[in-house]
Amino acid sequence: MATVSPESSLLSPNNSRNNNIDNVIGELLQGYQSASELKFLLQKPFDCDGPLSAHQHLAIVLRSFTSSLSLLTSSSSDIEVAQNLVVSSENEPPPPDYFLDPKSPDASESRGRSAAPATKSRRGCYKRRRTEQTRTIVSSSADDNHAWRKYGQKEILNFKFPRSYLRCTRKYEQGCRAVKQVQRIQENPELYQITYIGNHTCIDILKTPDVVVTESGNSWESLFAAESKFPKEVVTKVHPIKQEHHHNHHPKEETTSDDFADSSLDPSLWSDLKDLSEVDDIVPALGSDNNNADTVYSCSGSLDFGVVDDSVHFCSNDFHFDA
DNA sequence: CACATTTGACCCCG
DNA sequence: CGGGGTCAAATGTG
Repeated sequence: MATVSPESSLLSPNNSRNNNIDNVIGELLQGYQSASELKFLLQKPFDCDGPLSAHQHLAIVLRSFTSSLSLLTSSSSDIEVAQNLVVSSENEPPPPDYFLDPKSPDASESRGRSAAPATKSRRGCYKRRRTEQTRTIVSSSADDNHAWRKYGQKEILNFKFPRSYLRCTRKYEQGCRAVKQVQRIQENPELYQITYIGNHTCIDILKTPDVVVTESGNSWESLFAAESKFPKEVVTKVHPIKQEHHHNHHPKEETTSDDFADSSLDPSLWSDLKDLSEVDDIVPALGSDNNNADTVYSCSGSLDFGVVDDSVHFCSNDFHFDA
């Protein structure tokens, strides 16, 4: 079955969509095989005869599913899929220059309601951050370590669920330009596709952990040691064109509509993450919606990751995982 | 009262 | 021209 050939591609060969389908099938097949191997290994824990270790299989499975999700959820195809778990925050490097803070920086957030008659004519006048670098992840929860403020929600064509727009709460205080968009995945409403745009330039009180899971064995293993602990967030893709990335926050938003009930946004998420290596109560499974979870991140632009030996390494500013 | 969210208006860009 | 992103008044919450 691996042969996905002719039949699946009823369309023209160069159709990137078909390529995506092929890729998804390939990923799923690989994941299936590894899952089978893993099952076998788990049944015989002491038997290490297979060519790959349980962790390696696990890494493959995760990557396969993550890749598949990414391919399926993103119609665009640019994505790079990463798999892993983890985290990092980032040392946000060089903040791009754009973003000349549109509104008076000091006008802290209260601007709006503050009586200011706000010239209606100014509505809609904004600067699009097309040059920003974006980073997209798929997660079962929408929180992170930063404080976000929802500034909009919109129905998107071909999407069953509305997309929520959030910006860093320190946008005006510190001119932070981080923004994120949360889109519930249709095929899997329990998952959210979160796109981060721009870096956080603010000094957030909630500190962003640098790397949560680190090396060796422990982290990863402990993470998944417990039964079905699955990473909550999976990295999905990085959009090339835009620059930057970042991470963030923590939602407090609960969209009323069916958006994401952010449920859970517990601020404690990150801290949980930090302890992941030692804690074991992680998220149940991809679909569940708990809050804790490990975050898997991808780094945009320069993210580089790969499986070397037994480890998964991220080379961005500070990622690296070892399985 | 200060902030956060909702939601329709408005503008940019493909 | 229309979809998508942002603005900002109105409204909600503690």
